Amino acid sequence: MPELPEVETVVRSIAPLTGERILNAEFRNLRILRGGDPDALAGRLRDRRLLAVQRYGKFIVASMEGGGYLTVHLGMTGRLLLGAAPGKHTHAIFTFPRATLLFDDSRQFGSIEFSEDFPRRVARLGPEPLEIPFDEFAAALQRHKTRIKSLLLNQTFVRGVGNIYADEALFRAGIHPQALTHRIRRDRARKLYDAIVAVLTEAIAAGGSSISDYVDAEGRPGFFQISHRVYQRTGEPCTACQTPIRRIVVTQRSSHFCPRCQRR
DNA sequence: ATCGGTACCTGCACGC
DNA sequence: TGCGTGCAGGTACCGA
Repeated sequence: MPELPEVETVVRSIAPLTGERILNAEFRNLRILRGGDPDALAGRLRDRRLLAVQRYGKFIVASMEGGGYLTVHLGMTGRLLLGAAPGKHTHAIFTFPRATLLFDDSRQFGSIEFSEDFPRRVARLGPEPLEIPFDEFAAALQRHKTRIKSLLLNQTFVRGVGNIYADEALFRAGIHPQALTHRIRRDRARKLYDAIVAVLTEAIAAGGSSISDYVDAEGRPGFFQISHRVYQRTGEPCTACQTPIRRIVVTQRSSHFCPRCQRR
């Protein structure tokens, strides 16, 4: 489900929990809980306040009173829900004085992890796409030798871009998903950089994309899917030239593009 | 050191 | 109604 704009929207919707104390934590599914005994972790979290909740790419990191970090990743279908009733796919329940926060995830690709130090896998991520300077972005394109779609999905390149926003940005920049990164010229790299910034900014403003079931912590869907020009629009006419949108597989992921606007 | 491919898991839409 | 297939916002890990 969630790429940078969706995770950003979720983080904003749980902002009221900042400074609040965890009265109880319950873990029902050990698959999503990384490295740690559920009861020990519940004990470690109990009566501690959330000092800050921040997004790093697609990761949500809460720094805890008394030290340590609670890291949440939503995977494909994960949700954080305030004031919802627990269900079949509820894997964790955090009780606060005035709210209950659930972690639901039908596919169980998401995760919750507690670490005393800042989480390693978050520290390893590349820069935020809305913060990286253009020169650094362009240099990284030259340094790698792979397909652009694959690099955009690589979280050590920039963090937070996923399949939807990679396809949408490539369309706006007029770049074929299989284009080799080191052969992209500077003017094209500039278009791509601008397209990534624009598409992410617009998507955040729209509350993200709700493809099948994404909602924020208050249960509100996003509406950026209305603005998708290629993602899951296979066969529909290109908004620029009417050519039918095509779907191909690049690095095991679907890629949607206009064969006329995005030549190799 | 970088890469591409595969595994992880459930649910849904589709054709038969 | 059921069954098989393919597809779905993700990352981690493996071997080349």
